[in-house]
Amino acid sequence: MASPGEAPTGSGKRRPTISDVARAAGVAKSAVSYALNDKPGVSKEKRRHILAVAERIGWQPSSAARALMGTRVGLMGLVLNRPARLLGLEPFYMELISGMQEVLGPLDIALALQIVEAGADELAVYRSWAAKREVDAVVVTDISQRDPRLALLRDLGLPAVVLSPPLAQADPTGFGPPEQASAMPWLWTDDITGMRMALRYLVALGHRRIARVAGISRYLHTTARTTALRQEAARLGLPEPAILTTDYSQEQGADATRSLLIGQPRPTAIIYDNDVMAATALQVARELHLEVPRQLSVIAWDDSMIAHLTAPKLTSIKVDVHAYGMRVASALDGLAEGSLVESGPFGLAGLEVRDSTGAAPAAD
Amino acid sequence: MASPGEAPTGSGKRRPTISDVARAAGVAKSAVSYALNDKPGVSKEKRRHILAVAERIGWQPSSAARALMGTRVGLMGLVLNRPARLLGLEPFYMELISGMQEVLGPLDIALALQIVEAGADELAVYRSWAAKREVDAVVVTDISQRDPRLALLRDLGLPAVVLSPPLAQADPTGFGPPEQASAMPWLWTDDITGMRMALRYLVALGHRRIARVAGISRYLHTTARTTALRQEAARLGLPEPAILTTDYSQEQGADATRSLLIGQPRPTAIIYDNDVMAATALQVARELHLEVPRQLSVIAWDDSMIAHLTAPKLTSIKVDVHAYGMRVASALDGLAEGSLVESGPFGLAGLEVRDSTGAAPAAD
DNA sequence: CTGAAAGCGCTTACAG
DNA sequence: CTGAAAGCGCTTACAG
Repeated sequence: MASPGEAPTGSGKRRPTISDVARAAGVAKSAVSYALNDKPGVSKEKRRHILAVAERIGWQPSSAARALMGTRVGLMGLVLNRPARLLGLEPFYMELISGMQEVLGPLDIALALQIVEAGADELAVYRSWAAKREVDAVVVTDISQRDPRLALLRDLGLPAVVLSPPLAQADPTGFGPPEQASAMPWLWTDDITGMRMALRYLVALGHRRIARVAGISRYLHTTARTTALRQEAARLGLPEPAILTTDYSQEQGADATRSLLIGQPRPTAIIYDNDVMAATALQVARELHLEVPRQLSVIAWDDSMIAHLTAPKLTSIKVDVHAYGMRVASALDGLAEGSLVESGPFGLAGLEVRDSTGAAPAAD
Repeated sequence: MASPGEAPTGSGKRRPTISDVARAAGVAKSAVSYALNDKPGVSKEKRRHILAVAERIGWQPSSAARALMGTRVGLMGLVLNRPARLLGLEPFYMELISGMQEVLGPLDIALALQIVEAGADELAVYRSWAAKREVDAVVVTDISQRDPRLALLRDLGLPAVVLSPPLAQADPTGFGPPEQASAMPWLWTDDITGMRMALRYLVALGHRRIARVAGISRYLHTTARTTALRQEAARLGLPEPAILTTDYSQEQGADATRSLLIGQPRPTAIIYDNDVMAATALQVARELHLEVPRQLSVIAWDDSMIAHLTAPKLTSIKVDVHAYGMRVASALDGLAEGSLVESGPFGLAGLEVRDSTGAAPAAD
């Protein structure tokens, strides 16, 4: 047993290279390379033999050498630009990442994760990654109008999966989702269906004054949800819904809830953009002596485990984030392979009904 | 504006190499390399000139070429081996990662994150990373007795930061924390203090029958907390505390709570190993018509935002995970630099008192 | 202090 | 199908 204070030595054994494989197999280096990469130029038996020898002597590809040749690196990039304290509680990203890993892991691809404090830092990370060929592709989230990252990534030639709804209106981003497969496909969850289901459910329960506490307003997915709410409310003949925007935090969620609940006329139901703010809303309601769901119905979004931890448990719009992550990973892999990938919505949102929603109060 | 269906081309411009810098600066390639790496062999003015030229023509190091030379790669590895659905809610890892990034980001070091389903997969990842020189160092969490990962990492010569208390007893792991700085330092949060504070606080409130719902029993940090509880309970003259172990999930947390609360004698206070299970305990108490804190006091661990979302809000043992992450990152950077790093405890645990704890019920 | 040269491990035309 | 050779971008002895 090595004495604990001793630095690991790397065992001293040199790792085998393709030259070693070639020597052991009695063939040329190039034959080994062809065999290992499944390229023409070697006979079936020779290929099998080479593979067996490589396996036997424990050859592993040098990702450094491969990267130098401009081939795939085996790393996908993800930059997160939300404050750490918000990320800590938003289960969304961890679930997205774990879904991605379910696909990337078996492919022996790791995720390079960077958390930054400012938009400029994020651009710098992309520049550096592109210049150093450090990742094969990246995934970009929280897209806003004319998002500068999209232009940069295009200019850098860094393949990217854009996680955002396309914004049905006349594509104000200028980089809107391509109709055909591209090296910068857009993928998004079906927020419109989620919003519609929530609204129709509330209306079926007799609610008419319905408000929304939204996330960061400049994100396209926030806009998409807002538009869906307005359109569906109009279609159902409801009064224009009050919509307040926040930064997704507990604090701003509580403030928005308070200002809605002390306003006139008071809404009988509020739809939130995440579970955290909806959970906080329950506390604000208690503080104002409003019973949930008797006097106020609350609908959350994401359906993370938080929705189960509150009292009452939260009715929540549900998205299968894990499966979404798997889809994103496949797209990344396709891009890294040099393929073009189709844009499109992902999955179906559902409504998970629990105890925070009920019939509208009689005295409307 | 490029047509959206068009693949990015990489702009066609070749990125500048040190040869380009050498030509532009009118010096030899080696001079450029020395200047860029702060090594002797160039005069002060020449060094400055070279740096300026490199900057001007936009030179960026090729991490691939550097990795090929055996120098630092600029990637640290983190493998997570807990089920995805648990990771999604445990804010611990996201906060740890964000703390690490606060240090690694400015150093231009990314985190390679892998989520695996089985211990064998985790070992395979380390083998592959070591063989391919893909990361500079790794961080290992959730250490158990005679953890096979520690032996493997040592054999692979992969520098590692071990996140675990050392287990005061005669080091049954065989790889226990070295007394001096090493290439495999142990870092741990001060769980003993946290446990002691919680227990003393409960005793001050008049509690004597105190139970604990622990996490996974084979982890050393679980053992450390259990030992701290037993010792402190004995010191305070309390009856032997009941201790149930779980997998940290809501389900098992609820089951353990139920079995404690329907047992005889019923504990008047329970200490949980994370916030999630403590939050679930509130629901179980409600289900059994027990009022918190009047009839049952609940203490959580981690003090994540979940502790604020419940009703009543949770009293929680607090650890500054973000700062812990920063410390871990510094250790990783030191190891990657080839330095040996000191083992030791990190920070001070505290007790964040909220509404889930109160005086012990009179009818004891 | 400088400059020419070899080499890290791999891939890929190229001539046989 | 095979084998010798050049080259990816960098680092590092080595002789001047």
